[in-house]
Formats: sequence, structure tokens, C-alpha cells
Amino acid sequence: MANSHFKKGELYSVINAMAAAAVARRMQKNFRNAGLEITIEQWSILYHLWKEDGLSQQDLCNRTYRDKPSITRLIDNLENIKLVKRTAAKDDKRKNLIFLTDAAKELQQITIDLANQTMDEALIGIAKDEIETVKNVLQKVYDNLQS
Amino acid sequence: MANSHFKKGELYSVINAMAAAAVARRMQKNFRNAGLEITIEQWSILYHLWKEDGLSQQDLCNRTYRDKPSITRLIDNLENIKLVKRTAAKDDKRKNLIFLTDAAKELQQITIDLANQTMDEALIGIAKDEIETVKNVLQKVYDNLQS
DNA sequence: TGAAAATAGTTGCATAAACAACTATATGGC
DNA sequence: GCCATATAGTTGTTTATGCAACTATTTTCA
Repeated sequence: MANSHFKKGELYSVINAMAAAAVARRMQKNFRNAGLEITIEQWSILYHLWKEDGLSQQDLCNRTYRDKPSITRLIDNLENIKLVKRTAAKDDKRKNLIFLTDAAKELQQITIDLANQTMDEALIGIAKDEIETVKNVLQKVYDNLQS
Repeated sequence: MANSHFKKGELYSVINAMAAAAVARRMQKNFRNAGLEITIEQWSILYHLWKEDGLSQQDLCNRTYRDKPSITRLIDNLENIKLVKRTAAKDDKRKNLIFLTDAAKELQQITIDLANQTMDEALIGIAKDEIETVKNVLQKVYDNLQS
């Protein structure tokens, strides 16, 4: 009935967005309190470069689920604050390869600790299998909408 | 171990945000395809006014989990496209009460149908109890981070 | 009653996302 | 080799968020 329909829209419009935003705000706050001047969006780029340095912007699009202009501008900002450097790929002049600076390498351990601390705060009272369910459901939701 | 720690940060930085963004994009696309010129953020405000017209901006902050400046500007934009109207409250001059226009009232059924259609697309292959788990977990995450 | 604190809303500034339109390089088929 | 097409990245525009600082009312309570 009409009412149960309302509840469906709410799953997105309220619950999902609000939790993501709350975690983002807290992570940002924990970074700031530690004297770190990066945004969580910038951090999410560094995170993938710590796993594998020298990715192309397109690689970063795929791994962070962002579009190309978003990555262009995040890399612009990271380059301005000297955390990454663009380098043209030798085999394909269209490609920029993105490399971490030494300053960025130094941020890895502390920011990952802070991220984990944030998630510990966020996940109090939530069981491991519930977390698994959430991950699986949100992955399925994403896959359902890729077309 | 370091690796399981990595996975925790990922829960936010990738999975959660990406699914919320994917749903938002699809809902926006479905609105656009139907010739509707509103954003999903604007829609989420209308959604609460359809349930109860004449809410204050602070009420809308609480119900949509946004801060006051965000609501000020969303109401600005909705007022510009003539979907809501601010009216000063008689009993408390600090308060703006927000009222739907006739044009906004006409959008209710079609946009809620489109939102439900979007959620149907998003939730294919996901069981009811899994959806319940996601809602409960994300609510708990939000509550954990309110302090 | 009158000053301090709380509440409601606005504005400025920085960052980020979505989308469309654009440039430049690479690839594939004829 | 050449042209159409695909791929990688950039730019412009609009909308939205977060935070700090601000104004204007209302409430509290000494």
C-alpha cells in the first residue's frame, strides 16, 4: 500500500545518506583534531595510491566510483597541497600516472589508524555478520544500478 | 592485522558512499527522464512537507539530517522555482514555516512512484530481512556518531 | 526586570559531485 | 595510410555540503 511505498523511498532519502554523511563528518573531524589538513575525499584517493602507487586517473575513477571530472579536480587539489604528482605515461600520452609524494607516504599509517578508530566508533553494538550483510547489500545495490 | 583494518575503512570510503551515490544518480536520472526539473535533495525536502506541511526549517534539519545552512539554501532554491513559500510564524518571529505551493502538491504522486520504481531497481535480488538489517545498522551507525 | 544563554535562521568561503561539451591521443578496419 | 571510433583527461556550470561567524528573536533565572 501507499505507506509501505513511502518507506522504500526513505531507505535512500534518509537512512542511507544520513549514515554515510555522519561517518564522513566524524572522520573529517578526527582528521582535523589530529592536525591533518586533508578532506576524506582526498584521503580516499591516497588510500588507493597507498595500495598501488602510479595509478592512472581512469584507474582511480574505477576504484573510487567517481567520474572523470571529479578525479581531475581531486587530483588538482592534491597536487596543489603537494601530496601527489601527475606524470605523463610513456607508452600512452593520454594517460596521467599519479604518484604519491614523500609527504603523502608519511600520512598513511596515522590516517588509516584514524579511519579505523572512526569505524570502531561507528560500529559499536553491531555484529560482524550484520556488517557483512550491509556490505553485500550495498554492493548488490550498486551492481543493480550499473547499466 | 593491518589488512582487516584496511577493510574497515573501506566499508565507509567505498561501499557505503558508492551505493548511496548510485541510488541518487539513478533517482535523479529517473526524474529527468520523466521531465521533472528537481534534484533529489529538493525532493527529499518536499517528501517531508507532503507528510506534514508547514514545518519550520529546524524541523526539516532534524528530519532530513542536514544542518541549518543546507536547509536555508535548499529552501532558497525551492522558493526560486516556486515549489515552497516561507511564512514567518506568528508565535515566534525567529521561525520560518515552509508551505508547499499547488505546483509542489501536484508532484507528490508521480515523484513518489518514481522513487519507489528506483528502489525496486536498486533492491532486485535482496531479501526483506536483509533490507531490515541494513536500515537497522545504518540507524545504529548514525546514532553512534551523534554526540 | 535585565543580562546571559539558547534558539532560528543567514551569509561567506572552501570543497566536492553530476552532467555536458570539449581537446588530445590511440586503435581498428578498410 | 586514413578515417571513424574509442579512450583519457579537462573545463564550465549548477547544486549541494561543512564549518565558522554572524543577526535577530526568545527564554531563563538571578
